[in-house]
Amino acid sequence: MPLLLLKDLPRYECLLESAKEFPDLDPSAAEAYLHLLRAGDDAFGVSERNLDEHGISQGRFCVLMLLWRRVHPRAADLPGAAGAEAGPRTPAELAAGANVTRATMTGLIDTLERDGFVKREPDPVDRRMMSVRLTPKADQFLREFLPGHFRTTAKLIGVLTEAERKTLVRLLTKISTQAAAMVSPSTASALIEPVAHAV
Amino acid sequence: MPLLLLKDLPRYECLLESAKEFPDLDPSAAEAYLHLLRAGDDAFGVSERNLDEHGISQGRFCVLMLLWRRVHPRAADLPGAAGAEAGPRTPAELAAGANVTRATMTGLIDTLERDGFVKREPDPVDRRMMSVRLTPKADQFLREFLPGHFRTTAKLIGVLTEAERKTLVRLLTKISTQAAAMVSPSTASALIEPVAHAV
DNA sequence: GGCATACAGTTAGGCAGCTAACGATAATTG
DNA sequence: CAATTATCGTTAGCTGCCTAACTGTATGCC
Repeated sequence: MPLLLLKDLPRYECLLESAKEFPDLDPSAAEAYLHLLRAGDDAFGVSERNLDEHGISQGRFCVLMLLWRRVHPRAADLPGAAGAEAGPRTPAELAAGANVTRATMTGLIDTLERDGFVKREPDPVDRRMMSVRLTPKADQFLREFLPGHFRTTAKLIGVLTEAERKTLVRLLTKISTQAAAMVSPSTASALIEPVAHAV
Repeated sequence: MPLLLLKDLPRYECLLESAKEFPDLDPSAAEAYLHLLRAGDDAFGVSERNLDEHGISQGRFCVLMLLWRRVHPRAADLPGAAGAEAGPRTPAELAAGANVTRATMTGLIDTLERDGFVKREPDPVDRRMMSVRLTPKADQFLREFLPGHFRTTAKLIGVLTEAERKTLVRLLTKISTQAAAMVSPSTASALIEPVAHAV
């Protein structure tokens, strides 16, 4: 459970009362926001518990899955480009895929290599780069681990009907899109931003 | 952004194809699960960005809010008990409220005290305990910070209608409840568990 | 009353994020 | 071709999370 948060969310009446003191507080928005953080944390915790039992962390698992894509490319991953590379290979590509810095990826690869899950190899062409590859041990681990992981996920989401899942995905996508717009408003105004810099 | 995760979620067709290899993979469940983690992370990131600009971390903010409840108790917090204490006071209570270990809380209070936001005082009755209290500086900080924080939340959730918010909270609550049941199934079977141990 | 147990807070050590800076190498550009 | 610029991986040092073990204090049980 990585993100610490209030164990018990404030009740709606409490939010209503706080709104009297803080006019900027939108009770229904705050309620939805807090429930989102809590549910995300809960879901994360369920999967992390699964991973812990197998002695692997969320971060390491993420790296393994990115490399797994390379070993087992799906046709859907390569819609048009025929000879395109299937997945990330270098620490920099892995860092981009996992949304962490290169420095963090160095540490993750360090421990994964120490535990025998990946191997570093120097790139023969560009001598700045390294190639990271899964070992057979990692391949075997994933084949044993993933089914249970998928069952856990299915059990967690199993409380929702198919229609509810679609609705949930739709609403969450709206929020993610809005979050992206709030963090970097340049996404929509990519044509204007450079001008602003030029001026 | 605390929980690292795939930057780009796999597409639905890709999940469908993977399901051929892994029968335990429920594509719609996996899709909903991944979107939940991503949206939770996105929402978390938006608020964390807000906090960072004010030089305070999510964990510290959580502690301040727990202590704030004590300074400004709401009537809704005290439904029946008249003279009951309003909020957490000791490091152990704060740790329970923030869902972290006591050791972690020690570190958080250390830095908060160093920065002048809280003060430790020994408990006059039970000499094992400490009392943690907000300083006027923290009170002023929160009064200045919270309105912006609430506006950010309202803007993020603003993409949803009131009806959508209600739906979202309902679905997320279902998932959180299921997660709790999966992590500690003893909640419902507290009478059976001890027997199992006795045998 | 004396001793085992339980509990509060801290400390020590590990992992996983981050930023900033570095050396080595490649690419660009005058 | 030479020099600047950019990129790759790594290192060092920070924060914040964890577990395990420790000290001091209260409590419970003969």
